[in-house]
Amino acid sequence: MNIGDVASRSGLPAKTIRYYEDIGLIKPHRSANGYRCFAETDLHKLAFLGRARALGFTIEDCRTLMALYEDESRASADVKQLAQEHLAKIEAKIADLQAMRDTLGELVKGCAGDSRPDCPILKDLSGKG
Amino acid sequence: MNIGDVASRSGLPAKTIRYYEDIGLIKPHRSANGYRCFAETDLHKLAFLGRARALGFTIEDCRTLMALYEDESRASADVKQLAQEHLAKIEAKIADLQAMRDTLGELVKGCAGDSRPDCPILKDLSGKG
DNA sequence: TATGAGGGTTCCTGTCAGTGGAAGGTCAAG
DNA sequence: CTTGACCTTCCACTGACAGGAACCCTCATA
Repeated sequence: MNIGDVASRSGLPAKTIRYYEDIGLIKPHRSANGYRCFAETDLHKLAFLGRARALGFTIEDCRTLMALYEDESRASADVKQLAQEHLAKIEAKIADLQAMRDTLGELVKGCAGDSRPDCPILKDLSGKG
Repeated sequence: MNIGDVASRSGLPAKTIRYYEDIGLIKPHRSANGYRCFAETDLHKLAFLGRARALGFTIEDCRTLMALYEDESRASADVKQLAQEHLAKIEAKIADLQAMRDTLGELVKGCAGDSRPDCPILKDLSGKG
């Protein structure tokens, strides 16, 4: 398979696939003309990466997850720990964003949104005043 | 005031303050020795920026908000619209993260986390199979 | 007077995970 | 033979700073 084929089959942009090769996540062979030549296992790895990234794992996490996946003698505890740590980060980020949403929501609600200059949003940003 | 003073009084790192000057958000004067020389208004602007950034507004949003703040003839509708658009982005991000959290939470829950290799997390990432 | 500590300055590089684009090689169809 | 779709590499850019090098300024102390 050429890169265009794996791109459409994996759902990842060709640029991203080249990047993943660049950083050593995949190692496709090369055809005589220099084109990347992907096997089914490469496609499978890319799909794995795509799903892991969609769950918000960092590239380094993905590297670790792939290594665990390929290690038949892994302990599921290692996978679980990585996932739990990631989960905790996600939850922290959600909490941060919810706090922003709550504050901002209140401010927006209190703003007339008309042609006059008085605005509780700016008032708050300027230090309540 | 020197940069260290405004840093501690605004809560922003000196590096960030220099960066904000670099991109034109603030324009402190200079003393004879070349040091930045901050007035109270600069401090006030930095505090404004700090609060806007804490609410997740982008730097460009902050630029716009500062301009609106300084424009006595602004319409609060413009502020409100900016804030509402930002709010919508925050809510979208929260929804994304919640979807991740839900999926990942399920997977983590189903993982034994012991010394054996069987792992629903890896199974899911590899395409359910 | 020398020295050291603790400010300040600029400039360059790195972060993260790609994206955009230029310049050029390769291949199948018309 | 040419067109157009594909592929290649390489370089620059993103946002919002952080880290660090190399150097300057000021003050207190030995």
